[in-house]
Amino acid sequence: MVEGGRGLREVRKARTQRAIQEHAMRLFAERGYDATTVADVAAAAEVSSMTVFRYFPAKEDLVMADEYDPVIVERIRARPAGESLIQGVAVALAESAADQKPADRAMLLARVQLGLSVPALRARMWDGQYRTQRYIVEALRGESPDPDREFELWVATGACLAAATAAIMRWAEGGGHEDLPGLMTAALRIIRGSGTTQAGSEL
Amino acid sequence: MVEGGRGLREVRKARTQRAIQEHAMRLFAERGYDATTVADVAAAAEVSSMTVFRYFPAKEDLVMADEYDPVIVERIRARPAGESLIQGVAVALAESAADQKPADRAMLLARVQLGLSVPALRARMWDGQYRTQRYIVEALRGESPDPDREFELWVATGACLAAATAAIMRWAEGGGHEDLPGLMTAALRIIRGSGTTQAGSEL
DNA sequence: CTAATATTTGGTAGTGTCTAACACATGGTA
DNA sequence: TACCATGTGTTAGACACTACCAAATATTAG
Repeated sequence: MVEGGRGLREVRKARTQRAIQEHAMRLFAERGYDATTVADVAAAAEVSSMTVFRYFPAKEDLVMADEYDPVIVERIRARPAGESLIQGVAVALAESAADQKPADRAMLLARVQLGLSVPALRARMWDGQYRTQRYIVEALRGESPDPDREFELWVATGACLAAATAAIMRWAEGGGHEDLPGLMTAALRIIRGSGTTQAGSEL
Repeated sequence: MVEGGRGLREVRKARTQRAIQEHAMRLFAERGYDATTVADVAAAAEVSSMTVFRYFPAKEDLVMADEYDPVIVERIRARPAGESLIQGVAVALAESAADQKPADRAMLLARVQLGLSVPALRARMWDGQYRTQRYIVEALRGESPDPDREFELWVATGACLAAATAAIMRWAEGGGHEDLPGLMTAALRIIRGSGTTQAGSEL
């Protein structure tokens, strides 16, 4: 019972999952998301529809599959102690974006561009953002069941994630040509108080 | 062709729509969202399934139906000129919550509580929040096609809405017994910089 | 090496959401 | 009353997704 995760089964499973997702993304790009059925994806990957649903519980999961959450939490934990909560989360998010490998960033671009155009995917994308937020809050909460502290965590992470999302959206709308970490830093500076443009009355 | 909107048809349409939504909310509360089919709702409201889909394009729309967007924009426009963008949006959101009628607030509570427990509704709820954000941005953008200004709008409204959402979620989790406008004000004060608790290293 | 076991996959049948095309009935109008 | 617009129902159907059972394949034990 070696089970170092190196069994032939594990290898095949990973390969099958990869194949399904890659064929799915290709077909979605070629024919569009709604015009591509799960059966199409299954046929392209040479498996049955059932197998697709086994690996991806919903069709939207073929596009949305994040693994950045732990990375982000690590970076938040590594921030200096005297720093404000918002500042820490903000910098951690910007750093995570800056460290992204080109391939990952290309995948992010494809995901966001698809998500912005297909309503079903867009809703799922927001829910993924909420999952990230909950993950961060739970990680930073620790053992202290202080409701006020937890509320502060929710607010700060929510605001920072919203700012980061605004940056990602603008970046994706520009075809991914702009500087993503720069946009995120700019966004996070705006909520840090430097952005003081006027709100109403001007039109 | 009087058409003051007072035709017998308009009246019946409004009444039908109301009846469908009320029966839907009642059934969802009684049996649960997933355990209630659209056919059940149609039968309860004494219409056909088709008619339900005519009024509510998706099952989730039976729960999520917002009309606060114009109210919020009005309040943002009414803010004084020298105020910062975030401050203006924040205060406008808190004011809107404070002015809510009891019936509306009860409906909001039911919606959010349902949304927090049913994944499909939750995703739709986030997308509704995005719609609100887009509505605000487009309203404040005016005629000026300045990309940087627009980016600032997206970031500020996103952060404020995230803060307001955190307040609403805590309020709903507490059964609606806490002071919602107070929670929103507290949340918005946190992102305004007063909340300066430390982030990492403490555990 | 062989047999027992566990896991992955496929097939079938079904439920439920949602759409499209058509016919019917009813309210508004001349 | 005759004509037109509009709301509604029926039917048929595509598609996402699930439950149940059978077959194939990998792993493990003897």
